[in-house]
Amino acid sequence: MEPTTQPKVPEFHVAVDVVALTIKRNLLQVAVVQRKGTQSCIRDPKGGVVREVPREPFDYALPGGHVEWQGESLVEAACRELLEETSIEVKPEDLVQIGAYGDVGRDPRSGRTVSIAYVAFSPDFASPFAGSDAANAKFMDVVEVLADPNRLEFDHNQMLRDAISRVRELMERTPIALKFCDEEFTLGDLRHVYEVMFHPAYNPDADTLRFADRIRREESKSDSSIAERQIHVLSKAFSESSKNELMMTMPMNDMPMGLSSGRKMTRDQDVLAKVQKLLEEEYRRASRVSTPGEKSAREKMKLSFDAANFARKAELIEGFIERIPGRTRQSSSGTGKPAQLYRRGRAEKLDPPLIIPRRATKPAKRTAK
Amino acid sequence: MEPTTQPKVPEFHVAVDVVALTIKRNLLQVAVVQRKGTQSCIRDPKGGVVREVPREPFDYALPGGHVEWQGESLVEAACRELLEETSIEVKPEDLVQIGAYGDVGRDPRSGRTVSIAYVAFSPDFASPFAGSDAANAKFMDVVEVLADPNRLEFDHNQMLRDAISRVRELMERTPIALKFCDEEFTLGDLRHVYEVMFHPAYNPDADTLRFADRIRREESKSDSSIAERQIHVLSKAFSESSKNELMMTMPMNDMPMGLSSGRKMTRDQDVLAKVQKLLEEEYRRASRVSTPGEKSAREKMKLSFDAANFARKAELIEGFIERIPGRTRQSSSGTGKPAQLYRRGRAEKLDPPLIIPRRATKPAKRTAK
DNA sequence: GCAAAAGTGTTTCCCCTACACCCATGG
DNA sequence: CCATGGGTGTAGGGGAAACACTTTTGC
Repeated sequence: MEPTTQPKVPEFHVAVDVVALTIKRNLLQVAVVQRKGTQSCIRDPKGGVVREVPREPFDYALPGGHVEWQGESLVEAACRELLEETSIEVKPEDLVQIGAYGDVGRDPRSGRTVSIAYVAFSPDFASPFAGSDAANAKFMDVVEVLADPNRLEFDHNQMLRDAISRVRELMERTPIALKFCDEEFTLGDLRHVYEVMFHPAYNPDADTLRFADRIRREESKSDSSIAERQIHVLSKAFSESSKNELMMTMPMNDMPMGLSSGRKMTRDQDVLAKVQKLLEEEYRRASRVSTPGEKSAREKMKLSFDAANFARKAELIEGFIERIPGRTRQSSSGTGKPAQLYRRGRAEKLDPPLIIPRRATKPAKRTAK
Repeated sequence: MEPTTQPKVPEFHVAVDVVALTIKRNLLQVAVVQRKGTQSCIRDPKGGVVREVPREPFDYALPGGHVEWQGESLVEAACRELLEETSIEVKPEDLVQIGAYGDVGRDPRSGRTVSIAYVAFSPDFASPFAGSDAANAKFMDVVEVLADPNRLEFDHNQMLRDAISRVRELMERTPIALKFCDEEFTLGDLRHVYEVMFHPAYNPDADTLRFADRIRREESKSDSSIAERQIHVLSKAFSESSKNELMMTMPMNDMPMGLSSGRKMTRDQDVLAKVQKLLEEEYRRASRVSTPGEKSAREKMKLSFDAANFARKAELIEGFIERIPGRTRQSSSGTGKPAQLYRRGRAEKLDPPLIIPRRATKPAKRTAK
């Protein structure tokens, strides 16, 4: 209720941030940068305000920056910043707005900054490398980014969580998951995408620290040479050479090698396999009904990831996928029956949404038996 | 890809807009203002850019304005603007962010304006009256606002539609609808809230013009004295006196008088009843399966609004509502069996969401019969 | 008695889950 | 032959929609 005469509008900065999510080797990864300078902008645990503190080597930020000229739309700015800071190139239509973040204390540097966050979800981001304003740029496992001691600057932590929820929504109601499949894909390929994205480790309330710890423990057990402090557990699990070698044998863009096994087991691959086993095991733990006492939200996460039923469900959705008669492909692990190939349908919306916890999954009658 | 040296950040304005939605007499209404000045900012049908054109008496805008001082958060600004322009008072926690609207051409006036839109959904807004910057402020039927010849300035049209979708989501997953019920309410009361909010007339693709036309036709048939041009079809359907009189007889805040009938039929009430019959009929039309050929998105809107099953569903959701043993209340229309009273439960999230089109409602076997 | 609304009971349908089982492949 | 993953078949449990019917009120 100030005097309404000629309001003294404060100096505003409008920024954009991009949560670039992708899936590598069955793990959800996000593009992060390490900003230049000696100070990081970290949220004060008590008070909630962001303060400048001495920069640590494990401080990260999402790529982003200011809208820079008059005629630049918000999405355009987001694309540009992503490109500049990480060399990742996306089209404006690939960005989905998450929302505006405008808390007063969210940027201690100068004036007042409102940031519009976008999410990009794509399998074929270029390998990031640092550009302007960033000393470093790379993809990191999401659980790793969110776990101690790593820190995300500003309110990027919240943005990341919001982005994941948004992508989950998109995966329920749009064929966005097909971006992670080749033109011809198997139902197993498709299912993997959903399994990763809906993994309980990425739930808002997930204990990412525990996850990350277990992953780290696996890593140290393998006494892999790259064990520095805690960063980069998996993004460097492969040396460049063996990575390329692996890529050759993978039918899909960076797709799995399955949840277990693998043809040529290097030591690094061995670590990887164990980590993935952990995730898989954790997924089961989180979705199984153990004690009939508490059916928390987590429990509802029980998804139709039973291979058989997932397939039926996906095929049932009109315009989602269509089978390619006669064409099959050997499963990625090399074993098993060759799978039927599909291609994407014409639908832009998935009408019966693919994944809905439609009932509060009863503890199953099996308890009686 | 401009030179990245010292980016010339443009002059940005940060604004907020509020979509204040409420339900009056079974119709969804939104708070709009008429700005002062001789020019309206209307989107050019061809080109999509907003231009200043001579103001017409049927031009409206959502309440909103600039964030005015350094320490003012976005929600605070939204609250303040709503209060200033419409005298409606809301608490920050009642506002839900819809998103940021930052298209380049969205405000032709000065510099570049990014607006953060919020939605408020509450039954007990004060009666709005114009404040600063607004020559007029009132609640209007949503269908009326969206229909010719009325115009919403800037991109407020889109904001309104987005707001409605957001509220629908909230009604599925949170007990927000209970805000429209008294502390003690019947399942019929609750059901009405859902029926209004999910009415096909408010679907993004709805033919609001047709709706508004039919409502207007009803109005002119009744040769009600208030028939001006097209504005205020229903918001003035009651004279102040009979309005107060009606309020007395209504058990809930501005709740219905049922979808038909009414104890004391004044002429205005007669019009109203007819209009509501139209809406009801339209709802049925839109949700019935007519030709088994096209099962459009509209068709999926078929909701569980069958009274009996809605009640069962609501009672099933844990923590949503709890019955008050022994207490009943006469239905608002005065007729019918007195209904069981309920009070709100402790749940903040509705766990099996109340309304989900879980199957692509088959054309019903009835075709065969 | 009749209309209107609430509430209860019941039937039918079919979705979804789970499980069993077969298939095809590499090793 | 076994392990592995793909795929089909199917039984049963259960939710929900639809419908029938009763109850209680005002007129």
